[in-house]
Amino acid sequence: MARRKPRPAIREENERALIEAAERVFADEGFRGATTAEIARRAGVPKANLHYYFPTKDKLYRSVIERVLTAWLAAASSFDMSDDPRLALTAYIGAKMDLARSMPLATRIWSAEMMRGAPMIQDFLDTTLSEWVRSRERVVKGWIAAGRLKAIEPRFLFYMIWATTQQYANAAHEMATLNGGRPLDDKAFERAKSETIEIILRGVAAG
Amino acid sequence: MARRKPRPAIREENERALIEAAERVFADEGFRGATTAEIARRAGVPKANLHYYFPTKDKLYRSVIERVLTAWLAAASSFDMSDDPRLALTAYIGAKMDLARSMPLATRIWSAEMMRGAPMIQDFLDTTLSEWVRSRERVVKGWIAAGRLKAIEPRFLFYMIWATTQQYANAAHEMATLNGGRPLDDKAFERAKSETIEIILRGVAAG
DNA sequence: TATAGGTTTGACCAAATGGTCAAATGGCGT
DNA sequence: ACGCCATTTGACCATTTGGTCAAACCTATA
Repeated sequence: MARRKPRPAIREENERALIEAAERVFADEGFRGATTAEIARRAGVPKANLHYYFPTKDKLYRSVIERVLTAWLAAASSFDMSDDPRLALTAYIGAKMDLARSMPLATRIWSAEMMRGAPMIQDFLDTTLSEWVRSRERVVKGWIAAGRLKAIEPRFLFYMIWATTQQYANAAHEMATLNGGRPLDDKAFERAKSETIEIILRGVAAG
Repeated sequence: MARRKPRPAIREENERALIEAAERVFADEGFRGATTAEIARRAGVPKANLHYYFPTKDKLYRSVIERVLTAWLAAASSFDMSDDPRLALTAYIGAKMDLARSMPLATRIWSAEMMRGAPMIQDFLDTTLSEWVRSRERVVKGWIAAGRLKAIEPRFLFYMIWATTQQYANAAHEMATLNGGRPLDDKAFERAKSETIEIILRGVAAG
């Protein structure tokens, strides 16, 4: 049978440009507020071309979400870098902070998706996320049993970590306003990271 | 000049019903995703009637936001209930947690507004919020100088408090999924509240 | 150089949406 | 009882939006 001849270079470049533009627009306007016309304009292609690569707005959105999901999983894995709660939490919180800093748009889309009830990624919540949480709850409970952490409900700790780290993407504009109109510079961000880690570590440490 | 005869009872009831319906729809669909037709339907009035009371979708949204703003200020005032950092923070975090619990829809709208860059309430950020933060930063720095708190940057503490408390509204669906599909019951919520307070207090306490 | 088939694009469409309008309705003060 | 005027509502409109389509445009390969 005749071999298909997609042009990988062209496809990849166009899809990349479209997803990048889509991230901006979805982050700024929300799913419903984002228009395919605006995304195409920002990507520098006609709208019909966008629909050639992503038949529906839905599929484009899913592609954006998949990128975040990959990044989420990567950050999550840093929780397992150590058996010591101080090191594990330091690595995990740090990774989440860095994620919010390096992918603020994707992080905001992620948060917005959760706020809307996760209509597109319910299956992720039901499977991967549920399992990750159950498993790490056991780890945290082990630390508690070993007298290394206070007797807290692990889930509430995760909620605090998720919320606080994502805040640095979600509320970047608010933070900039409170910072004299300028976004947090790298030094301030690093300080935020280390103080966040320190507060949480002290908050949950046994003793 | 002829006296106007608005019917307060009718107006109040209709505006209340419309704002309540608007809260639901704005929270679930976002500003752009919410349709005046859907809001009117949920409020049980024809769409034209909605536009009689709120000429534009924008004005309706603003009315919703004003409700949240009032609630935000009320919770903020509980920060000032004591000169003791433990009591002040306990009251403030508790008030914010209760706000997220009692007004989850409004809280989500508030968070979404911030995430979109606060297009409707930039003036609130520039004035009231900026002043509140500046003033309470001074209070926190006073506590630090008095040796009652660790030397933290007050702003990062506020961000953590805002993020963590709002999480209980923003991520209610995610939490329910991780809780076997059922929302947090009152007992679990109270535990989340007290553990959140405890972690943060231990995290920032001097010593 | 001919051509298959991947890619580009302007024109187009049906549905949805925010908002308008004028006619109808009804309750309060005289 | 009556009229003023706040309120109600169905019909309507212009614009926006996601998506379609067919013709045009490459470019690798035979």
